Amino acid sequence: MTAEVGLRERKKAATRAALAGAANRLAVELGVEHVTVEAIAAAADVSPRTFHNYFSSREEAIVASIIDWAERLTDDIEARPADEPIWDSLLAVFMESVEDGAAAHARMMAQIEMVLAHPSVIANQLAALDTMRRRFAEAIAVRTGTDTARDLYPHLIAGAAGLAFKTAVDIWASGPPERSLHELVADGFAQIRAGLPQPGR
Amino acid sequence: MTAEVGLRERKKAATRAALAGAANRLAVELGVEHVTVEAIAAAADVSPRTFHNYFSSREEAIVASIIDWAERLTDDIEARPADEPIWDSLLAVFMESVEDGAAAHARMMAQIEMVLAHPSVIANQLAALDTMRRRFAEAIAVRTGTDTARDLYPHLIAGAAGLAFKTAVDIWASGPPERSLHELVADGFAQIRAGLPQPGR
DNA sequence: CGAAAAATTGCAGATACCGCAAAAGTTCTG
DNA sequence: CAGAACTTTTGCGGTATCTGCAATTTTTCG
Repeated sequence: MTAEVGLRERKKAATRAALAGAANRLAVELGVEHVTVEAIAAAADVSPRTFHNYFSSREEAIVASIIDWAERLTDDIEARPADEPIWDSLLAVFMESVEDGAAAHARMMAQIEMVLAHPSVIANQLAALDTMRRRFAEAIAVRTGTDTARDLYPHLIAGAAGLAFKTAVDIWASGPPERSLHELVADGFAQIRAGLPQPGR
Repeated sequence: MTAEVGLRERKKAATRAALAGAANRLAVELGVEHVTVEAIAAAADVSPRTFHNYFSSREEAIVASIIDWAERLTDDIEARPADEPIWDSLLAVFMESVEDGAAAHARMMAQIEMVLAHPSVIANQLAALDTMRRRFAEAIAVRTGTDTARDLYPHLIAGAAGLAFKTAVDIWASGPPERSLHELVADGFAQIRAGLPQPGR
């Protein structure tokens, strides 16, 4: 599926990944405000000018790995049996993408704190998530025989799944861990699936 | 409710509004890339340095009016009868906020095109919309007796309403206008309320 | 009025960002 | 494999962003 890549393309992808990785790592380690383009470029062994051939801002590079994650999730969705209800596919894929274990959790928390501490990074993260949503919508449209240009449906499904996931992560990260992330995600999906009925009362 | 404001606060608000208004207007008229902080400051009759006391970036100022809109919508929600089902309140408020008429539509389209033409503005718009979502969630939590720190519910409702609205606007703006914006918004809300069942087949 | 508090401004400096053209590297073709 | 064609990397130069600091002006309050 992803064959036919020459040396040139592979090198470009490697450079991009090196820059994105360095940017993210430095942002978490040193704090966003202490990361310069020069430092990122040096860590990836290219010139500062080359950095700007790949990313148009520091923040874009810092959150670029989200796009990779989106790509993987999209592939996972496409790999699911074609006759599985789309909503089941989405839940399964998101649940699988949550890593267990204290180390993984600590890494996630560090990421979240780094992002939340900087409005400009938040904005770029949301933009990356929006790109992810658009890819999801495409995959879902193919699966469900809908049209992204005409139908609300694929966008709503993709957006709602992302919303449930992000909300679960936000609550998980902000409060004391009353519930596991898996539980929260499952709960969010279930509520949306049920049409978000007004609770209690 | 918003009484007790001295001259100082009113002036600050006026300056902020003047800057945001100038930034947005210039971005639409001249194109984002031709708007400098200096020009915005001049149009609002303050120094460039003062601009940065209010906004930390050009893009933030350009999309700042979204926050005002969010504030008005939030007030509208709070003004609705307390016993109305929350979902009805949201639909009503959003529907009312869509202006009719060719001039209003043209203005909306100009805004949308300006934003879409610049990734950095998209990112900041999404951040502003996210702030709006958070305020909605607060208002909804009060209404429904839920807790934004513990419950997914208010966030999901606020997010889902925003998602339905934004998706409707995106589809309305991108294709030929097969359906009115009102129709699309109503359709989006209805689908989410129904739990996004897989269509047709 | 006069003192305290807050906002505006200019200045200086670090950094981001982008266009351009030269240099270096990769791919294609005979 | 030679060398043409194409792509990427890089340095340079210039404009604009953004921030801290200290002086100045404006507003508030006793």
